[in-house]
Amino acid sequence: MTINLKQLSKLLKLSPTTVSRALADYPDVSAKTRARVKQMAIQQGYQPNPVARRLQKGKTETIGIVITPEQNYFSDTFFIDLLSGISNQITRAGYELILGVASDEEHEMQSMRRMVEGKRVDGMILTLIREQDPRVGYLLDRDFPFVLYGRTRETRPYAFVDMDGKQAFEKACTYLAGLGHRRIALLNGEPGFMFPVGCREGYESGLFLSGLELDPDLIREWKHKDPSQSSYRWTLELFKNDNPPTAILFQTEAVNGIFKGLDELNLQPGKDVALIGYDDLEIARIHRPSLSVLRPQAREAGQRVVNILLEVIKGEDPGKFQEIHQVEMVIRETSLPPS
Amino acid sequence: MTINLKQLSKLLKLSPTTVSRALADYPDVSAKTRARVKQMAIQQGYQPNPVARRLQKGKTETIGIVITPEQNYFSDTFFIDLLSGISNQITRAGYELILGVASDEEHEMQSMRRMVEGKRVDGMILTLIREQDPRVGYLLDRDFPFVLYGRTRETRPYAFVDMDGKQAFEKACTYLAGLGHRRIALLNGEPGFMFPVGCREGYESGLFLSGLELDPDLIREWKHKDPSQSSYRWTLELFKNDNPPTAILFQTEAVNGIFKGLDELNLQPGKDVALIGYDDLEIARIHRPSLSVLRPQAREAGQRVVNILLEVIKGEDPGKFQEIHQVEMVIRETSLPPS
DNA sequence: CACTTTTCCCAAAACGTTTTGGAAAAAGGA
DNA sequence: TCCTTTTTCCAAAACGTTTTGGGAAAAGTG
Repeated sequence: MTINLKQLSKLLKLSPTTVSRALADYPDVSAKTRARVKQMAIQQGYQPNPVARRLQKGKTETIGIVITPEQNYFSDTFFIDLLSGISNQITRAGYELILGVASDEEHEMQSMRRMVEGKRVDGMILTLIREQDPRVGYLLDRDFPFVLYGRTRETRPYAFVDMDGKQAFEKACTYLAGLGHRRIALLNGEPGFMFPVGCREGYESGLFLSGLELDPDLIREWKHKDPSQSSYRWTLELFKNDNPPTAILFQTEAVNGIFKGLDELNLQPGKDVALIGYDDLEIARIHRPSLSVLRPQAREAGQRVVNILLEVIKGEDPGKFQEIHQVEMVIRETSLPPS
Repeated sequence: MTINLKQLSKLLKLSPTTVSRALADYPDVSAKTRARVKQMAIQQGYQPNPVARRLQKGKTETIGIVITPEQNYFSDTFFIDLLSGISNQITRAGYELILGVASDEEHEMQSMRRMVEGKRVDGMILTLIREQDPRVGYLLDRDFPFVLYGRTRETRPYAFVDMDGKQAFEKACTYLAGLGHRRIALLNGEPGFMFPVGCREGYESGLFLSGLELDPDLIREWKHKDPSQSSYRWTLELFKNDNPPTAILFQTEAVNGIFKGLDELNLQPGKDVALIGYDDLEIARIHRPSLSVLRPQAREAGQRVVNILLEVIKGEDPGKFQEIHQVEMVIRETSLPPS
């Protein structure tokens, strides 16, 4: 069934060297024998043993990623889209994707160290980046190739692909202000992570551009581990305000809690309160009224992450690869003018 | 930084053979030198190069899994819990988990073939099993180790871990009947997959045990690719019935559509219609009223899948490993007697 | 033709382990 | 003491590739 190089070369009455070089399109094998070799290889279903090749090449042809379930990352299509882009591009390059699932930050680091120090991968992909992220320092210290999906606070140059959360929230904010909203709230992600930082910047900048004052009372933060409960609580609190908001910006993950809170307050989403979420999850499309959203292109981002990582593995300067992707806004039914 | 066996043995003034055997606890190396070797190995941070070991051992120490995003598998905690159990157990065994993401059935097969025929894995884990599943035949034909999470129609023996969907739905059905419900509907998963078969069996058996008649009008099927839309439509249809149900059994994935349908019909979930879902997703816990559910233990199942696969890889007879796990019922607020 | 260059192929080494098949040294038995 | 057994170690081979460093044959050049 599985033929190896030696057997194939015997069949062809050639040396393993020549067969190997023929298959790799080296110029020092004649066109005629190259064709003969390739044909026989296909006929015999020969595929070089990846383990042997890796040993010889000194590369694992493998890249690693560690995910953490507690952080509710799998809430919907977003992460699987990212993963899908990553996986497909990795396969195209003939590489492998190895996956670790870690229950918390400590195991996350442990899982990554096993991959790196155990020489199990050539590079790492990092997601769900924190403001101070020990993983980044660790990898920079030992000069190990990696790419972030996201950004962190770090002075040394590193490669990343990030969504322009700032621009997205600024756009959403000015859009709502343009409709006449004067009290726009932000239900932001958990502090400590990097993404909410950009969201807030965009929100503040959007207010400023629209000539609106920043009211700290209109900013709340929900928890990654429990998006619905925390956002539910914060929604109720938000409307205890004397001067409650007429619009809310948030990450779509937190939408169930917001809906629940509004329902309890007898407020109709979209009608009494305008809503724009970040991430186009299924619930956004099927809910009535359907949710206006900011839509990041996760698949494309995943593909870019891989292409960049492959360059960095080849030895390219990581600092050259810092991409910020634009986010489109999809206006549906929950972004009307204030009533 | 990374020391290899030869360097380590030079440091110890021993042969690589002895060092290797000392680390592997062979009896033909004295306790004294074994201790010396191990201490030095730790001190130098030596870890055997996995690629080299794999080549020598003729094993990849790797197992593969292919997931498909379109099937909405990542809708919530269930699948990531399963994956978490799988990943942790694989790591414990010193193995690697490689992940493929395929957009459809064809790519799913293609991705699996790459892993199997490319000698990239020692075994496969299969999820989301269809009634007629070509993957199972493929793997059986070439005697390649694999374990199913789920079951399929196949006469040859194979290893699987499955949830007892039949028992679960029977339990839920008799429970509702015991409360006095006489019209119990089933919103089942898509035909073609194996899991809904057991659900239906359990449902029918539950009706029978409770002395209730089976009414085909009370059975509907939603689509994997679009759980919410399809379940929404079927819910509306269900209540067009002259004699509508007072309770619905379903898979929790489909809950958003059901809620939406009931809302439109001005029916209160739990009050006007009793509901029990399969899978304890986040929405089940946070919704008011909270949803009664059947709760499979995904983590444990994932761990068992791996342990079994490792046995099968060792050469054990796959037919010996056929496990059906019980599913517990969690009664919350949506399983009241009919009003 | 004699010499140089190009074309085409290959033997051997290397990647870093583990396993095989001893062999030397130590211990035990008479 | 001499022979046997046990203990402890190791050289060499093997896993299946790719790369290195030629070398022989063919083709070009004058």
